[in-house]
Amino acid sequence: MSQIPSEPVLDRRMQILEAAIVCFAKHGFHQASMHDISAEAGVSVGLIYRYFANKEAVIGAMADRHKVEIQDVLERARQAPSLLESLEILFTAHCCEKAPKVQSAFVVDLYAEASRSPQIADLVRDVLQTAMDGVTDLISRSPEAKNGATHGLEPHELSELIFAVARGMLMRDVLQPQEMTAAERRARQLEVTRRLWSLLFKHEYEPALA
Amino acid sequence: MSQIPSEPVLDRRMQILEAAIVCFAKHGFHQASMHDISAEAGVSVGLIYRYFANKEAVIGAMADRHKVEIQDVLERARQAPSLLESLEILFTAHCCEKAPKVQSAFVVDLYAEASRSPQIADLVRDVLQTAMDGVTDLISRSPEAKNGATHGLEPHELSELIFAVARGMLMRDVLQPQEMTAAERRARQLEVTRRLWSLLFKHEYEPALA
DNA sequence: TGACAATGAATGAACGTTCATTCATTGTCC
DNA sequence: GGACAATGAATGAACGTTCATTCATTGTCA
Repeated sequence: MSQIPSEPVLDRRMQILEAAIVCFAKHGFHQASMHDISAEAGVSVGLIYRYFANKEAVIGAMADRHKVEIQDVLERARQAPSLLESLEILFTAHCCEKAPKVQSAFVVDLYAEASRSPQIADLVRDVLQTAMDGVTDLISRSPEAKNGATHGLEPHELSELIFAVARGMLMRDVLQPQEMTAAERRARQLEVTRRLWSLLFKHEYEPALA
Repeated sequence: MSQIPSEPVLDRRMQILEAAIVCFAKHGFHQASMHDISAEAGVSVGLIYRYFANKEAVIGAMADRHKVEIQDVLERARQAPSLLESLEILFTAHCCEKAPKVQSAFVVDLYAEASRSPQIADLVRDVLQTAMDGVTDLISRSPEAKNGATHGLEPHELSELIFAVARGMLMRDVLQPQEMTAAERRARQLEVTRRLWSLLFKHEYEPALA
């Protein structure tokens, strides 16, 4: 009675997916058992099979969710007032969650899975392409690019570099000790973001201080 | 008589490890069974346990091997005649193998594993730090850095960016379709490497062509 | 009462690991 | 050299366990 679920079915699915990402990040896709997920979600094992055909379908649903989240981040980045702030949103999206490192571990796992499953690879490639197109567009429209301060590199080439750095930092993130808070991770990410940004766009306006 | 194995024991270990990396890259650490590895190596399951205490020890040995390989790559990079060539070696080390993508898939899996196992995380962190120190040193000694063409960034900051891009490109590599050859992967890597290099070091000597 | 949500014990396949056994190679003695 | 003993690398069936999946049963509303 305290909860008034407008879409009970969707709520249950969400509840299970929420538990799944925790278990997947903690143990990995294939070491996380369906019992782990059911325990984390506070439901029975059998119930998971009412909402998902099998374990693979849970992984697939998680990948879809990832797609939606990335598109959401991209939309927020698009609405930022400056290119630097857009990049900051893109680079720190994964470290403002309640559970630090969960997001990073999940994405690294997703890429690991993509290396074996063409289906997952297709999905991740698709997500990546959409996001990169978005950033390419963002760069094209930015004053920095219009002023020609881009070393003769095309927007899509800059975008490729930006995403390489973002992925690389995400990978770096999973090496950080558990004790590190989301705020500390975020600070570290921002440092690198700004360094990259000044390298890509800023040097002609503001020469080195030293 | 045709074969004169100086160290038969080491050969057996190598043979098993060689099979293990193939299986691990193909199925992942935890989906690759000991039976898979024994079949790939052409030996019995039991024999693996003569050379390794358990499956975790096989994974550990693979991680150690990775450490040696990285140090080897770093040594080759150190001996390159220019900084650009050093970077090219670092960025393409993983795509000159017989089996394309095997190396990349393994490393992504290693990071995924590191996100859960503090032991593996320690080892990867250690490897990474050693390699980054090497590149930092390489940059410090390079004429590019001495000429102050580094945007006011410290060598270690440049090194951090370089390794972020390298990891990011490695992650990108596992998304490539199986059909892509090692040579094609290599070409793609080199493209990005040169783009990054010109961004980091070259702009003051050679302005954009356009 | 009927329809559907939810449970969790049961199932069987697959896994890591063990170990009794085999057998080519090596060492030893006459 | 030839007969025999000793070795230990290599085998693979078997064991206990874990896991994804199923389904008979129970709970819950309208």
